[in-house]
Amino acid sequence: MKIVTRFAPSPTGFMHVGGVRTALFAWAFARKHGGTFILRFEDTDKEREVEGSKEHIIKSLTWLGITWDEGPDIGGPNAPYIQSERLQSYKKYAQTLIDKGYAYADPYTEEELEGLRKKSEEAKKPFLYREYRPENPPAWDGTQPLRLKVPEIKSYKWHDEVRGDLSAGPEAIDDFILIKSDGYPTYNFAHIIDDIEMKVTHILRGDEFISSTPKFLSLYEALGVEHPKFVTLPPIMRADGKKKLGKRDGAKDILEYKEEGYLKEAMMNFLAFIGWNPGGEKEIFSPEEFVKEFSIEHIQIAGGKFNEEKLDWVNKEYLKKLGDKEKAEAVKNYLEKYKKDSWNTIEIKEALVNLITERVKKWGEIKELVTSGELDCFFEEPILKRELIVWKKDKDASSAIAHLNAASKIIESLEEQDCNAKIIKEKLMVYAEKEGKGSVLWPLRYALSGKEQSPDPFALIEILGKNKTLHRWKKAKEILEN
RNA sequence: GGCCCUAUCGUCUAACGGUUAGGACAGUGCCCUUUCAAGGCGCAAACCCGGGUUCGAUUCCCGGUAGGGUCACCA
Repeated sequence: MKIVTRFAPSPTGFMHVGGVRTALFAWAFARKHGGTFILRFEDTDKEREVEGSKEHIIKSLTWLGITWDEGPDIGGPNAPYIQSERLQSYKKYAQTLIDKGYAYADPYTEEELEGLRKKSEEAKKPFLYREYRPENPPAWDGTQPLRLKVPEIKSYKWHDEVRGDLSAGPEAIDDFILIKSDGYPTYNFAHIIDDIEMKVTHILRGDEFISSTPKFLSLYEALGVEHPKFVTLPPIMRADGKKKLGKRDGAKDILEYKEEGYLKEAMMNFLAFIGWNPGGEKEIFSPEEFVKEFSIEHIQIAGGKFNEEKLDWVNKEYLKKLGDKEKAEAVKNYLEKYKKDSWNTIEIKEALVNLITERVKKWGEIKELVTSGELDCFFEEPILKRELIVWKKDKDASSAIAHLNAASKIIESLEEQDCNAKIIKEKLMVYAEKEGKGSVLWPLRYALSGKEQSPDPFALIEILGKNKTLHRWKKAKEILEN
């Protein structure tokens, strides 16, 4: 059997981690088994639809590298893949149900229904439409809602690939609406028809659908069709664990993470581990490895919280693995984006790229590096304070002057191509070991960075180069001598 | 409230009847070191409670508790 999965969002806004995770698992499952992954838009609620969100969703999935074999943008054997363009299909199935006696027009007004609902509530009983099912419903003319007449009122039992055997009592099924009075089908109806027509074999979705599964089951039964396999994914909870993560809880647009400089592989890796765990101790999985390892048996049952600190850690792991070219490009882009006006030259050597990469968890943090002034010394001359040039354990300035002189001689004697941190360190350390490391290295470093806390002097020298190094040391000496 | 689902360190999780309950993030300590970052090595930290079943339960069953989901002409 060829596996067919789908991701079927409604275009009502951006996608947050919850939706993306669902898409990711459905995608991974299809890819793992060489199956088909379908993207379908469920836009039957025209009121809630948000302009541009279809494109936004496509952009989000594309960023992560989630690709589909059939979809609204690329078509496929069961096109169209937008529900509002499939109304004929729903009408056809609706007619079949009417003919079979499994669907009827709902004659009540909304006010009447509201009244009935209230009555049930006051009686502390659940409201069930089927208890008020009209004896002789009018012929359906398309202006009233069309309801399913459940084939049989009974308890349903079904199997979920993740949760195992599930069941619900007869109060879980009711004559739900198939087609709204505006002519559009409800989700409950449309998604089932689409899944049948598109030959979906596995439905992966969140656990909020467990309670409506009996409804779906009764519809499959009325249609005389076997249902696909249900694969229920655990919910992603808010960081405080109190609720399912939703947009109003500050769940971010997945593309915001892109803006913040997270790597897409890291994002996928992180998302994969919310609700899935292969069992071993390996935590870093490339997209390829993830697809290879993915299996339904390892999907979690209980919900998990969204932990951005872990995401940062995962991202850092991917940052470390990046090639020199990718790192350089990213650093350059973000530096350009956040650079200070006062910086005159922005020359970015490989050593600086490495230094910056080492200090961020995600590229967006370059912004903080810039604002905090940590990078200033690379792009403008630092302002030195006399009392800070000398190491705190030294009594007077004489040793610092001597060290600056000695170090200047060493650097002067270096060939330009030998001006890298490793060689610089080798040369300077001979002197520093002899004279006392703190006493030597502190003034050298401070004179270059103007900061009490900064990278070590060897890296600074490499990044600044011979001329600037010697110039700044000379300046420091002048301050001390006056 | 009815129905349904869930329950291992603060967090994500491993364990599929017998383990000193393992790993990761976060926390903390030490080392490295001129300072910061990074890195290395440690430490601390969990089986929700109560009954069964069993020679033996974190694991299986039941009940409680807690949390979540769902009860729309939303998906």
